[in-house]
Amino acid sequence: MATRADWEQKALSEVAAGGLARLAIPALARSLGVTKGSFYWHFQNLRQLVGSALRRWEEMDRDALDEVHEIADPRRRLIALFRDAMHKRQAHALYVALSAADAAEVRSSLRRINRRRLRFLIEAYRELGFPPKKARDRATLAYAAYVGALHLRYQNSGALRRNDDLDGFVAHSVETLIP
Amino acid sequence: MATRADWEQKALSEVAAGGLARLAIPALARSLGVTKGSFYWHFQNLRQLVGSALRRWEEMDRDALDEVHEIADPRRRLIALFRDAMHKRQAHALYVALSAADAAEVRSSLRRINRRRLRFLIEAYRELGFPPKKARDRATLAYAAYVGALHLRYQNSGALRRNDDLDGFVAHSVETLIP
DNA sequence: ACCTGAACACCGTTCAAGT
DNA sequence: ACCTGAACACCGTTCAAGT
Repeated sequence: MATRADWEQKALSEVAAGGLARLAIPALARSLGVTKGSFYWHFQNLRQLVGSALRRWEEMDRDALDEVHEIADPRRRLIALFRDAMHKRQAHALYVALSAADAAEVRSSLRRINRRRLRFLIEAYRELGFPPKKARDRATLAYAAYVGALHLRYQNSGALRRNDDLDGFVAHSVETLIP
Repeated sequence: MATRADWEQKALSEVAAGGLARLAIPALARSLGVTKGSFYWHFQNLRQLVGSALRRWEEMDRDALDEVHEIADPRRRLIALFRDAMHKRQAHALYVALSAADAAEVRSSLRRINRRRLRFLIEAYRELGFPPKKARDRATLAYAAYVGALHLRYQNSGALRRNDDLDGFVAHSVETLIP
């Protein structure tokens, strides 16, 4: 017997490990010790499983942001965010793996996550004294750099895969993006 | 009768439009007026088609870079690159669509493209007078911002989809990333 | 040289039947 | 309430046979 949560967790780790394309019901069923027919008692279809799993993931991402948000100094808060981006593989690999999906549910999740992070950044820059428009532009640039760095690091085809000068890169980025 | 090139071009436009997941041999065959069996005379399998198509794409990307490279002033060269990123949908949609693929051929293509673009940026920053290490860090940051901006703009779940303040954003980014 | 058409394995989905 | 097992459509792949 497998619960909804079981399916969702297995799905998340499959996607983080092998991408959305490798997600298959028979494999999940086998590793849960049931037949694939049982899947359809819990979910209407594969898309719905992905959608449900993503809600879990959104919560995790929100919690991570909230944790960083508790840092009072906006400078140090931003630095913590960039540093995390280069060091929490499992969490960010999911973002990267999902980012090219065309399923509507995945896109909605990504949209919500992107908006939340962007608001987080805008707020930090406002606290640093940026006027509204400039805070938004700088936050957007910083978030673009953040997203791009995630891709380059966790995509297996990028430039930031080695751990060598990662600290140097983060330091330089912080210096450039945060006055 | 369909040539290799026919299959490759149809494949590229399919992927740019609907992502790698929507690429299917029967659909390609139908739109080329042949049966799917004929596909296997030209290619060993779907992966190989994708690999071949990507070589075409790499050429296009290289040509685009070369064109920008003809701009003598490194400042103006970098600005042109960022501006293009926000305005050449078709070309960049492919990069975004492919960036989460796990096929080995796709990853190799992306790696080559990423390296070429990064070298391009490093060279520009060196011409601007940056010392080697700093040129590399700044170029990496700029490329991360570039890649992230592509994703946010062409991914249907990002923050840069509207055309409103795109120019403002580009201007601010250029100002921040280029001294 | 290039293609058809039938075949097979595999995955998503449905559903009647089991406990 | 939760699952099995068989069925079906669909896609990737193979291959003998056609022109």
